[in-house]
This record gives sequence, C-alpha cells and structure tokens, in this order.
Amino acid sequence: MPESHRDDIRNLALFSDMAEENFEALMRGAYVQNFPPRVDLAVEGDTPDFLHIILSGSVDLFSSWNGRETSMATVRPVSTFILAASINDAPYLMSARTLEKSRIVLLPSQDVRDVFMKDGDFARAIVTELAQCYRSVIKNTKDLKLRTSLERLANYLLRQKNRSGSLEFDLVMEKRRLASFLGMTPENLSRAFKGLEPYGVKVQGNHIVITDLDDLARFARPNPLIDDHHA
Amino acid sequence: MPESHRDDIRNLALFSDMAEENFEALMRGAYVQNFPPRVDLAVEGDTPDFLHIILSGSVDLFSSWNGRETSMATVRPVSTFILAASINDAPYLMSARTLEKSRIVLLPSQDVRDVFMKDGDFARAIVTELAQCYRSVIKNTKDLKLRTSLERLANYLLRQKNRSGSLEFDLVMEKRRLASFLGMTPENLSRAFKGLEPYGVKVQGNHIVITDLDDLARFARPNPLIDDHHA
DNA sequence: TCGCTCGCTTGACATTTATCAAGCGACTTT
DNA sequence: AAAGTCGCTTGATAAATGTCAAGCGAGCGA
Repeated sequence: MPESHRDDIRNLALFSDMAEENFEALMRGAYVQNFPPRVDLAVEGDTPDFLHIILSGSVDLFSSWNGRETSMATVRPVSTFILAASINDAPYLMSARTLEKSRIVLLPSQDVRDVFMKDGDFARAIVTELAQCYRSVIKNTKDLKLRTSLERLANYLLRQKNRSGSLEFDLVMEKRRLASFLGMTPENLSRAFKGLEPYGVKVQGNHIVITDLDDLARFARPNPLIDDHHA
Repeated sequence: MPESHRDDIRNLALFSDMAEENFEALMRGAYVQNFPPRVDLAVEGDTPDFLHIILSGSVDLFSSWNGRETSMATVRPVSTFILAASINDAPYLMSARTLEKSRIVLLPSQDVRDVFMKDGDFARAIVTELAQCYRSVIKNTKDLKLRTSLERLANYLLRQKNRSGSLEFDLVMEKRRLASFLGMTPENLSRAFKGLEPYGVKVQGNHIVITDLDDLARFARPNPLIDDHHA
C-alpha cells in the first residue's frame, strides 16, 4: 500500500478520528487492486468479505429482481461502500460493478468489525457515515414517490448544476444509466429531455445548458429536504 | 418515568449495552407523554429537539412535496424514531403523526449526542440500528423501482402473512395509507386487490385470506433481499 | 475509408397508473 | 330513524410510462 493511498484513506471522515494503531491494523490487512471496466466487485446476496474503498474510477451499485435491473447509486472517489453490510455481516443488498478502470482498496470485513468493536471513535465515525447514507436513501425515496419522471430529471439537472457550479455541464454518466437511476426507461429519458426544452434546457449529447434557470427552477421546485446532498 | 417504562427502554437493543450511569443520565432528561390520535409530533424540516421512543400506539412517518404527500413508514412499539436526524443534528426529512392514542418518550437530542460522544457501546448500538434502518430503506427502494404496484401489493401481503404466521389476517393499517405506503392511489389499491383474486387472495374489508399461497407466491416472487425484514 | 457496433432517438402502440365523478355502506350524530 | 360523514369501490377517461421496431450517428476496428 503506497503512502499516498494510505493518506487518502486516513483523510476520509470515516477513518480520520480513529486511533493510529487501529488504523494501522486495518491497513495491514488491506490491499489495493486495479480493476478494468465492467468488473463485478460484489453480487447482491453475497456475504461481505471486504469493505471497499474507491480511490479512483467509479462504481455502479445496482439491484436486480425477476429479470429487471435498476441502478441505485454511483460511487466516486474517495469513499467507501458497502459499509452497512460489512458491519452487520449481512448479505449485500446491491451488486457493485466498475464503470471504468478503477483503483479499489479491499479491507477484510472481519478486521473492520474487530476495530469497530474496540475503537469508539471509529464507531462514532461509522454512525455519521451511516446516518448520511440513510438520509440520502430517504431523500431518494421521496424523489421517487413524490415526483413524476419529468420532475425528477429537472431536479437532477439542478443538482448537477449546483455540483458543477455552472449553468453548463456534462452529464457524469451514460444516459441509459441515468434513466435507470431516475427510475425510467432510456426512451422516456430522451422524451423527458425534450419535455424540459420549454423550460430552458438545451441538450447536445452529454452536454447540458440551462438557458433559463428561473424557469427550470419554477417547474422543478427543488427542495433542500430532497435535493440537498449532505444536509 | 415509571419503572416499567424504564425497563422497556433499557431492553431495546439501542440502549441495552450502554453503561448504567449513561443510561441514567439519558433517563433523567426524558419524559413520557400521551398523545391523542392525529397529533403532529414532528414536521419535516424541523430541528430534532428530541429522540422519540414509542411505547404504545403507532406513528406514521410521511413526507410532502408540492402539495403531494406520501407515507414512508409506520413506527410501532417499542422502537425509536427519528434517530439519524437526532444524532446528526440535521433537519427531519419526514414528518411524524400519531395514528392512534400513543405513549411516547422524548429524549432531548442534545443529551443523546452527549452520551453518544462518551459511550462507545451506545455508539456501536446506534450503528447497528442505523445499519438496519438503512438496509430497510434500500429494500423499499428496490421494491419501488423493480416491481409494479400489483407485485408490491402481492409481496406486502406475503410479508404480512409471515408476520402474523397465518394465511388469514387483518390489515394493520387503513387502506388509504397502505396505498400511499405502496406508492399508489387508493383507487388503484382497490383494483390491485381485485387483480390478486385470481391468485388466491380474498378480501373482505380489512380481513385478508390467502386461499392459494403457492399461486400467490408464484406471482409475487418474494425475495429475501427485498422482503425479509431484519435480514 | 468502409462498415460495424452501440447508444441514443423517434414514432406507434400497449400497459400501467392517476384522475374525476358517482355511488355504496358502515358508522356517527342528531 | 334520518341525515351526514367518511372511507372504500367502481367506471369512464386521461395522463404517464413502458415496449417494440426502426433509424440515426458518433466512434471504432478492419
């Protein structure tokens, strides 16, 4: 494990407060691996042998049932997944697959649970992390249940605008995956983009331009209790 | 605070492992209150002044946006809500309202955070609780995104069957709220019940009889990674 | 460069779900 | 008992969303 990776991990809120010796113990069992795109890292139902930390690239979390599949979230550096299963030693509820070439740290779940049991600061950091994850999923549920697909797309675009800090930005994922993430079909996403044109949204390939922010916001009605990440 | 309530709370997984003195500290600031039906206990967006523990009755957690409203969950004794907001000191994402006459313990959030900061066992118990909540919401999202409303109802009925341990049971909530919880309108729930008749579901008012479990299960295709609570 | 693949788009159509309006029936109130 | 309320149901209709099939076009490899 190169020193720079060690520091990246140590700087994560999840690991920054724990005792040095416990962090060292975790790092001793850890190893870094490079994965090509489209590699399955975990399959739902599996027992969580490792806590994953993504250092570079991106990972798709998705779920399947009865031949259908839906994208649940995208994980980007530097962060961990899937923590809840590792700590609880319960089966994965989501599968994970690299979207691009990715560098990922694997921490044996048993080590994580051992340190969790003896390091209170680590336990508290996990609480903060899980509480954030929990709140994110609740927001996602509200988005799904309270909004139409057009409204979900409009609010998604506003969130991306805020993330990029510009009225002009590129989509960070394939449209087909965005569709799945937003709970609709690719065909419908295509139509939804057209449907937002009257509200000042220009789309060319992956490039989005919001030409009338007020108009879009008036339609989307963004709400901090659904759309503000980390709030 | 009567002694019996104290014990009910102490026996909750969330509080059973913590140091006695810390538990006492929490209880000193706590008070029990009886609420009539349909009382708002918390409104989404509010700051969480109290961690709530429900001793009897039932509480609806729901969310609103743009004039629409959806039921997110029902809390039943003995359990806590809304923990994540209290710990994070972040605004409620859901509103809470008593469904019936309910007895509820209010623990000042600041006290909870104070004890959380000094009691590692309490922190670990919170992790377990939050991880469970998180996994429940993930399952709910999968249910919503991967299934049609008819399939959601069918699987809901199978879950209730398992809870009651019988092929015959009463619905534990009003149909209108069940509809909202399952992400559909009351009209559609009515039609969905009819749609399940061919699969061996008999409905009379709140009373449900599953006359052909195999048939229903063949249609519903229940999955532990969506339907098993606490797994 | 040609031709292929693949994701995206479009149109026609089917299905699912919501909306609106009316009526039913249990329960409450007077 | 009569009238009213309220939740549930039903039917007609509309809107949203999904499916299927075809075609477009950028990027890639032969």
